[in-house]
Amino acid sequence: MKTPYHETILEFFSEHRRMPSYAEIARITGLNSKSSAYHAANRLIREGWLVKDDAGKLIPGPRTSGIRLLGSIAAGFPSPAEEELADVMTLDQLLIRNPQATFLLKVTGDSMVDEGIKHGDLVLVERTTDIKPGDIVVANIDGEWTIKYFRRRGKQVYLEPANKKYRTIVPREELKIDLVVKAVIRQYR
Amino acid sequence: MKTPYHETILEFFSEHRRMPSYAEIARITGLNSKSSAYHAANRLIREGWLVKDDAGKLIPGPRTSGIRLLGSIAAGFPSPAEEELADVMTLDQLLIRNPQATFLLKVTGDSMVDEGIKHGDLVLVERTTDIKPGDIVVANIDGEWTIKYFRRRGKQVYLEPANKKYRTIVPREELKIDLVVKAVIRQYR
DNA sequence: ATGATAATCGAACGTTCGTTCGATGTCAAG
DNA sequence: CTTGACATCGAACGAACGTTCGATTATCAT
Repeated sequence: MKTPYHETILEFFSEHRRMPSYAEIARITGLNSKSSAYHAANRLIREGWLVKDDAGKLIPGPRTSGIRLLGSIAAGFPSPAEEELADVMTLDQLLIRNPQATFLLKVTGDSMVDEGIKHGDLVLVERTTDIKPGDIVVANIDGEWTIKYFRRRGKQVYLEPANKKYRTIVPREELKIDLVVKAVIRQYR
Repeated sequence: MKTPYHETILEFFSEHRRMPSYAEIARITGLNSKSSAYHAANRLIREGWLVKDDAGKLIPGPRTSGIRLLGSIAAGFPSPAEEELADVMTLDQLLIRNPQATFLLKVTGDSMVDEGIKHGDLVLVERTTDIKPGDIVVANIDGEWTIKYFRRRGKQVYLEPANKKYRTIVPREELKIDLVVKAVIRQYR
């Protein structure tokens, strides 16, 4: 067989956002019977590519479906052979708590470069009322959208950039902020 | 009802990594019959929370399951009401091409700060043989793991940090690099 | 109160599901 | 060649599936 079954099956999963039934596994793998697909799937379960949940339904196994979260670079680095107990999870699981209130925005400008947020970066933004001083927020200040630190001195709140070229912004009108930056993502390739 | 059905259902999805059957929907929502669950699901489909794929199976709909990828900050910002045609996708779909060869590493040290990669950041690393000059790579150089630019002058390859405090590294022995940084992720809350 | 509209229920249907079984085919080791 | 381990197949099973139906109950503006 050209491509091992697990690749075909997991490709189906990422395309359809669900696992195939055994009939579908047979179809996409070229097997001619459900029971062949059934046995093939059991092999993949033994190998860790798939697992069955409490209800007996197939779901992606520990070898797939997520990212292996490994140790730090300086602390050493597991070899490809010894991929072991490493935490496996989805990036979404890692970064997103409230999917419905979460957005991805592209940053324009360099007002946060000293914080490591550069022009073109993506920021993962969550709509929430729980904004604390020190948070990085996306705010509509005097009719324009900006990304800044949220600061407070006494009763006065203001927005501070992470770039000496820019000035702190003290809002003249009321300041309504409900977007907090939960993560920054920069893609290289 | 306390929580709307779609929240309950999508919570099931993120916990179990699959959509519930109608019997399961009935159970987790408190409905007493499959057909109630069936009708409820159809309402959610009408509202965009769920969709059925070609095979009639439920999958998360455009209102959920992913992140709305919106325009740039400076270019304006859609209000919560007008969440429309925005691209919806999973962070994994956005960032990961080859799941099996992809890792997440925590960066220690500040040798890439000028590139906006700070101590404690997570780097999404893919194992590949296709390394080009200019890429940011994770390399084992003389027995130690580091993250640097991959450069080439003539036949000589070397590793360059993004921090003036550090020096360019010219490997004394052979340099085997197969880990390229595909993205940087920094979490704030 | 009244009627319209929508939500829920329980029963029933044909279909598909996961699973088991026995037969057949394939291949390498003895 | 024989043996055994394993992959594949087709048929069969009951269970669970998605869906439809008609009746009952809740919701709400009139």
